[in-house]
Amino acid sequence: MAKPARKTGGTANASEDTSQPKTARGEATRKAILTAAERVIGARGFNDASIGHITSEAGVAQGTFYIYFKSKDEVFHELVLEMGRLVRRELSQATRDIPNRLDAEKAGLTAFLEFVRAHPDLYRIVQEALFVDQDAYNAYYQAFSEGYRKGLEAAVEAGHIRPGDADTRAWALMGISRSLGERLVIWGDTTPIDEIVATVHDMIANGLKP
Amino acid sequence: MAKPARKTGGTANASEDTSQPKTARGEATRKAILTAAERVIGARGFNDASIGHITSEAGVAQGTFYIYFKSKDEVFHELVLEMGRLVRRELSQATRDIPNRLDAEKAGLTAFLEFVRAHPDLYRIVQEALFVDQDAYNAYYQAFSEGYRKGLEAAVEAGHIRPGDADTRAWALMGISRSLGERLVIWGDTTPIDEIVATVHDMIANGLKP
DNA sequence: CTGAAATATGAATAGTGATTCATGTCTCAT
DNA sequence: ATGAGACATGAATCACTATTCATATTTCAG
Repeated sequence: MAKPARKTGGTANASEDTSQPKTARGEATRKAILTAAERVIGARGFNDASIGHITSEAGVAQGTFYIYFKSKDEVFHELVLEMGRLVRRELSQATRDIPNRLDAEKAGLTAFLEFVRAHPDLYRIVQEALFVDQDAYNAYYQAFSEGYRKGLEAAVEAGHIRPGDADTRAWALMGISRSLGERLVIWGDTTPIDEIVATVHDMIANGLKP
Repeated sequence: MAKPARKTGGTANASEDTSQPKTARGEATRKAILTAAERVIGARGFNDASIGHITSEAGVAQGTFYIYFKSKDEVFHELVLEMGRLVRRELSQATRDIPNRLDAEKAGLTAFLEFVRAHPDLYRIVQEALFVDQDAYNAYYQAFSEGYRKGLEAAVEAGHIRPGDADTRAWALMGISRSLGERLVIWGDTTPIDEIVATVHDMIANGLKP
């Protein structure tokens, strides 16, 4: 079948029923396939990345793929979830112990950009999720915007920042991160991350007014 | 052929050699196909939008498509270019006659968000171009970031805004626009555009400091 | 050791959809 | 009016690839 049933568009959430490996060998193979999928899909995009490409990159036969994943869509889904988990962990570590919101903003941006530079394939995959697996895409950004909004609301309460609609601000700040991440990954920008962050943080903290 | 030769990845720029219509009838048909493609591709994504879907939406036979476009990739390419032209025109009109950069920023953001809300399909298409037609994607954002950067550099010269790396700022500001546009189009946000702009402009102009 | 479960293989199946083409029908300059 | 393009049609082609399956091979608990 060249085009399997589409994912349900709504909020339905397929169970995580991929048969989990029961053996060390299986574990290793599954991870190899996942890593290969990350590289191949990240580089060629979802549609040009065939199962054959992925399994060949992983060094296994084509059929092996279906021992660990129910479909091509499923690996993709899992890669998006993985990116979400990794980024969230990275950010919460980076901003843990930073009580002031503006400082946390700075540290978070730095961590995000560093992560993105280290994982360009995952970055692209998340962006492509909008067209391949919108549920995963939504979940990814919903989690972020929600967390962001709460953080900003708390910061306003605490008097760390001036008042203003937290949701809109959250999206604006996410947009800054994404855009600068894209400049690194897609455009090969080589500006040192510290410099980028300094410029942006100055703008976020002080605005553009002379 | 299910999968035609890929676009050259580099900077190569295919000539605009689609046979232009020579008749009023042809002109109308071509436009009908282009409009249908915008709707169908915008709604279903490039890969799920078949030529059959597009021609059926346009009310013509499948073969007619190839009288006006060399390939599916080509319509897509043209749609991305169209979006670029339209947005640039919109923005330059909206900011013409606004001498102060910060005011122009505000007017530009408003115009952009209004445009995006009015053309959700084109918005999605530009985003998908990253995975379908990277050359077009690059051209689109290069044009924007360049213009933005120059504007910011001039504004710093003129003392309208505080000093800071113009390129990084340009990407950050573009990111804000994109992100808020996405919230409208993808997430169905219904916040009045004026309110969004007020919040964001306050942040851009004054920053977040208390 | 041993056999049942787990893992691996790669050829075969089959859905799909972009593109072509042989065959009409319309348009408009002369 | 009229014929040479221009335009339109839609069935047929055919390359592509996701998924399945019958058949090994490997692992490991007992």
